[in-house]
Amino acid sequence: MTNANALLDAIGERTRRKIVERLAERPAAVSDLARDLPITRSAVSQHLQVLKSVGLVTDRAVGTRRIYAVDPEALAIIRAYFDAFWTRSLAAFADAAEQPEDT
Amino acid sequence: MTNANALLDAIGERTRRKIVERLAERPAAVSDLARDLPITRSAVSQHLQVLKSVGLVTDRAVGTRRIYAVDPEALAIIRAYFDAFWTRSLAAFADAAEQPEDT
DNA sequence: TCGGTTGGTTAGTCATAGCTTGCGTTAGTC
DNA sequence: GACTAACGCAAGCTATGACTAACCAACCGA
Repeated sequence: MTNANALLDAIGERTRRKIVERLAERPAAVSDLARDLPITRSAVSQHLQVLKSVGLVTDRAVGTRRIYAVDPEALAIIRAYFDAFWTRSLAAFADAAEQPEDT
Repeated sequence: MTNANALLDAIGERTRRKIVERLAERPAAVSDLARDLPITRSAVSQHLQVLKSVGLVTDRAVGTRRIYAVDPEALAIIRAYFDAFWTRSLAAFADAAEQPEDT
């Protein structure tokens, strides 16, 4: 869906974040990922389904294997989100510094 | 702790994200936040504790109220994290485009 | 054709954490 | 000194979701 909220929900989970980080280095198959993680292939597969459903990763079949890769565009959306977020917080910080108190 | 992983764990939660977004506009007290959210003051307070423990928000006492504000530095860390993340994924994407297959 | 590999699916378990309720505390106000 | 408003804390409930185990399907090589 490439919606920032859904993307953040998905990548907010620690294990999923590790998976995406690993895929950002280079694309990999399910069993490759499971080898480095303390969870079963099934769990990895389920995480990948979540990541795929929000558009964070893409997959392509290569024989019996399935190669998963990060979609840079999805990361760009998250990047833009925090960019704007950070800018706003800076402005609010500056405002708060001027007006010692209000309300 | 201003550690990217802890920050992302904290901001990965939907309600907490809303709270931080609201605080990024301008600092607010617990009851102010609770007014706009479908949860109790207590729940908001608990979320703020989590956010505070990872350094995403700061608080200062003003009489009986407690004014919470976003720490722009924490958002900067997250921003930098996804910035690097995105860059890496772009590189991986370019690599994958060159080498059609490997392993 | 058959065994081995890979991976998606489903059912079911279990722990985590988000939330509410109730109480105690502190700081302003009359 | 009482009264109230604003929070934090602790206990307990509950639902969500992360995970495993078992099964099935597809593809490949001998």
